[in-house]
Amino acid sequence: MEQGSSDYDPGHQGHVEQELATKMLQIQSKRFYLDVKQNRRGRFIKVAEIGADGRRSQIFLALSTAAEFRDHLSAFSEYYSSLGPPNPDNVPEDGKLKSEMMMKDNRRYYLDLKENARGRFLRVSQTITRGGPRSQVAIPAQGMIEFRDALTDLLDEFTQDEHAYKHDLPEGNQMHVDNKNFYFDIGQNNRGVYMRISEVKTNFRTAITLPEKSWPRFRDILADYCDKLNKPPGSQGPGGGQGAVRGRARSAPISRTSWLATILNKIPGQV
DNA sequence: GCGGCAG
Repeated sequence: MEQGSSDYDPGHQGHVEQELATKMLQIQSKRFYLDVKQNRRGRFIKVAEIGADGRRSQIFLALSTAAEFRDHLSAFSEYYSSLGPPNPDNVPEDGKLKSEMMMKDNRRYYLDLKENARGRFLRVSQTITRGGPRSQVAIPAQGMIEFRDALTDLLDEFTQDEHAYKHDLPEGNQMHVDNKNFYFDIGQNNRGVYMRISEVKTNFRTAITLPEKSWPRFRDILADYCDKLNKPPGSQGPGGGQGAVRGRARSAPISRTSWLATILNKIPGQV
């Protein structure tokens, strides 16, 4: 909503970046936007600061880093509230009252509680290489708790289901038929749970992806065909269909291709 | 009604 269309990639594959949640905080003269976003590489949090003059700066945090940051915020605000009033006679070195550092992959985050003529604030800066480009935001110290609470809300919402799934997903499966293997793999993405069925031969591989909600219909269609092939037309009871070969010969018009086409046409959409 | 140099 702030910078709108740069997140949108109309010519290509639609949304490159999705916004999953957002919170806005007004802290003194500044506004902060905490956004949970997602792109093809995963989820992350964007913290954007908008100054009173409209200047904006932003940093990005992996969810794990955001959780670490949240914990540091508690410690920083605790320390801050234990502080006496600023003493002009006793200025700390470089104005740094307390510092922490976080690392994630090749990113470094420096957290400094600092103080200047305007007051105390937490500076959060992000760099990749030492001395290289950096981006940073500065949170007025009085707002650290509010900031931490907003971050906690977002993390509670988006880290718990990260852990919740995976364990619930069923195991994959496989079977061997004649000279081919079939693999049943269960996966999950932002659009839900799916099953990928791969047919694998020595120099051939193909697969279809079935959204979870379509499984019952696939099952019913397959079950239907199993019944049809095992029951010669005219015999009603379950006892009549012992010979699959005879059954197939008699119930004529199910060719292999129409069988496949029937199933494929029922796939509502790709996951 | 701000406004924040540096590992």
